[in-house]
Amino acid sequence: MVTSRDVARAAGVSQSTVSYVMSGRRSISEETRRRVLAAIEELTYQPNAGARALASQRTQVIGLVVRFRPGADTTGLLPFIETIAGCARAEDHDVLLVTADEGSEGLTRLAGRALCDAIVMMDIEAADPRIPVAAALRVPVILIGVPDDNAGLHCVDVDFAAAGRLAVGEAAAAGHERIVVIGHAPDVVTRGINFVHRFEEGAAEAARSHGVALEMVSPVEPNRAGAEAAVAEALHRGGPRTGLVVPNSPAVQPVLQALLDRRLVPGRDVTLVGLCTDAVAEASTPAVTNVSLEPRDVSRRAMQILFRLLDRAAEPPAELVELIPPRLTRRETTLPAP
Amino acid sequence: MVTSRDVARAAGVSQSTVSYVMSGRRSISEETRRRVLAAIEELTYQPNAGARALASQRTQVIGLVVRFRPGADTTGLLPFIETIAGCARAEDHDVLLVTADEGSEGLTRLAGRALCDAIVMMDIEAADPRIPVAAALRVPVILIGVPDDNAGLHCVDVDFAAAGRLAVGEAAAAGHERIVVIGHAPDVVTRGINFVHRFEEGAAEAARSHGVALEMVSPVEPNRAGAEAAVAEALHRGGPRTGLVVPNSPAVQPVLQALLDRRLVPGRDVTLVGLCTDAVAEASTPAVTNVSLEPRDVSRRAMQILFRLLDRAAEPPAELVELIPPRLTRRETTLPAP
DNA sequence: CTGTTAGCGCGTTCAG
DNA sequence: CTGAACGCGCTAACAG
Repeated sequence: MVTSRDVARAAGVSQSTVSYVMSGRRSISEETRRRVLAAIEELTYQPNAGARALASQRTQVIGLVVRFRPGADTTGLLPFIETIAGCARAEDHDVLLVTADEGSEGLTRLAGRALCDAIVMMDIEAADPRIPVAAALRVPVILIGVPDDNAGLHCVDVDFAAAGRLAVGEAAAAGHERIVVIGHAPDVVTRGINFVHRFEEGAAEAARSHGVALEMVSPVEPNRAGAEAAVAEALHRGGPRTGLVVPNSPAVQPVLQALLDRRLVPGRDVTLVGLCTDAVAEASTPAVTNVSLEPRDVSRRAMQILFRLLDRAAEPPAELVELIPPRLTRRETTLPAP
Repeated sequence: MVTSRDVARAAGVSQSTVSYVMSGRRSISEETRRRVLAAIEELTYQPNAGARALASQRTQVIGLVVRFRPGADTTGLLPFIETIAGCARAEDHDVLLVTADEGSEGLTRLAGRALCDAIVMMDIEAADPRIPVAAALRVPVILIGVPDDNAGLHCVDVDFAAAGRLAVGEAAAAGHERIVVIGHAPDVVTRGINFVHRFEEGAAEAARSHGVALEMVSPVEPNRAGAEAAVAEALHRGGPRTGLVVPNSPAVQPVLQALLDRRLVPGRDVTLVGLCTDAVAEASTPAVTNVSLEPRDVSRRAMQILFRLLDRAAEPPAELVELIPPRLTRRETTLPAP
């Protein structure tokens, strides 16, 4: 292992000078600076992370707590992880992965052992028992998702109420006087994720202001059978001129299929608005009008806030809860306006 | 922050005794041992990771290098990550995530900065430029995937040749005298992933030994249009009594749909064998006869080997390349034997 | 502008 | 069986 002392020797300076050249925390003459950098290059020196962490009290590591839901909608997880890792690297930080099945213990370990400088937590439940633990840690924490009580922690999430308003507004504008929301998956509902309720509130508000009837079929298993049953129920209740809103991303495709099976072509006979990523919306035939969740925007904003919290100079954002506005994209499953 | 000195003071022993109680590297009287453990509990002491790494030259961290393929078959990635994280925690290690777009630089950083004790690399290409770099690192590396030249590194992967033999064998046993492989995705082919070739060799071998004709439609985009085109091509060439083998996991569902669109029911009119996880195979209607990739088994084995390499006492496995046998599960898309 | 020095918290050798 | 003392490699305060 090559140390900063080796570099110092090679450059004919003291070890601390090497340190200062790397950190730039004090001015160095151009001449010595070049010699040190040359020696670093020559010896391919890299600072020892443990020693640096011990001396500086900073690990340059972000802890990321993720839930690998068993068999469920894990597809949506990767864009988050990817974006978080990218943002971390952009600030010369690394990402330490902790699975949520460790529970609060994972959090106390991350902070207690000084494994990381800050923590990102995903999959926040309404009454998440980890929240009070997270709030008591000596490192900043940011939540992706909004619990009932954020205990003073910063949160970022999609504005699901706005998503509900957008989706129902789109169906109403297409002339539907009756709109059915084909609801979330059973595990999401039972786990008590807040966005279910927030979406429904937004949907209800839009229905009121547009003067249309709103019904709900929930929960819905995101598979063929579940979608088939839900569509049957929705059409039974509302008749063929019903507009459908599907806030359950993996159910979008099966619902589409169930409609086609009944010779109902979305965009010709019925309006279908999905709550899903643009990629999912574009992948199906016909392409689904969707309200996008923008996981990358959410993650990016979360990391921005996190690094702001890590920067002792910068002021942290005043608002604890930030809701990212979703975006509606009209594709082929919206009925032409009447 | 509470240190081991604080614990020592509270327990009325020296700091080194605390260290020995924790590591168990020398015998401690039951009495002092209890006092120390009580103090640890009392103060909720946790060892500082940086200090420990510095003193012990071990970080208790596994570096994991993953590729987030843009938009492609990322679903399959999570079981790997999940299993690797789980295995690491079972040995009191954590996982540091590095994205493959950092290339070789990510590897040298992991090792050079002493960020981890060992590295797992996924998505290995046939002529992966990172292999020689990885082989020169001062930490053990295990590859999930097999490159053309492993440069002395341990590799674990599914036995894709066996998978090819199983899949074609199944279709042949169902009475098909003509079998078409609906091939891999374009990006997989162009990226030069070894398993494409290995699968095809196994398929060819089984075709020979069963005396059936084998053809290939490749590459195939894993979406509706790609599957439709591929099925058209396959049936055009081979006629309706063609058996289909789909080694491209995300294409299985679209191919199934394309067949149904033509009123060809797999299991009644034609045999369809997919190369995909059991979850994917069971999710579709009808459930697809599949050769399972068992990502969890592969990951688990990789971690076993990695910890063996980290254990200076243990002998590393003699075989550098380990191929995990896949498993065929007959479901509803196999024609009854003639 | 640079060198010297004192820790950071823990693992481990050496005395006892 | 236990304690004192040293050093891991680096940062940062202090001294010139």
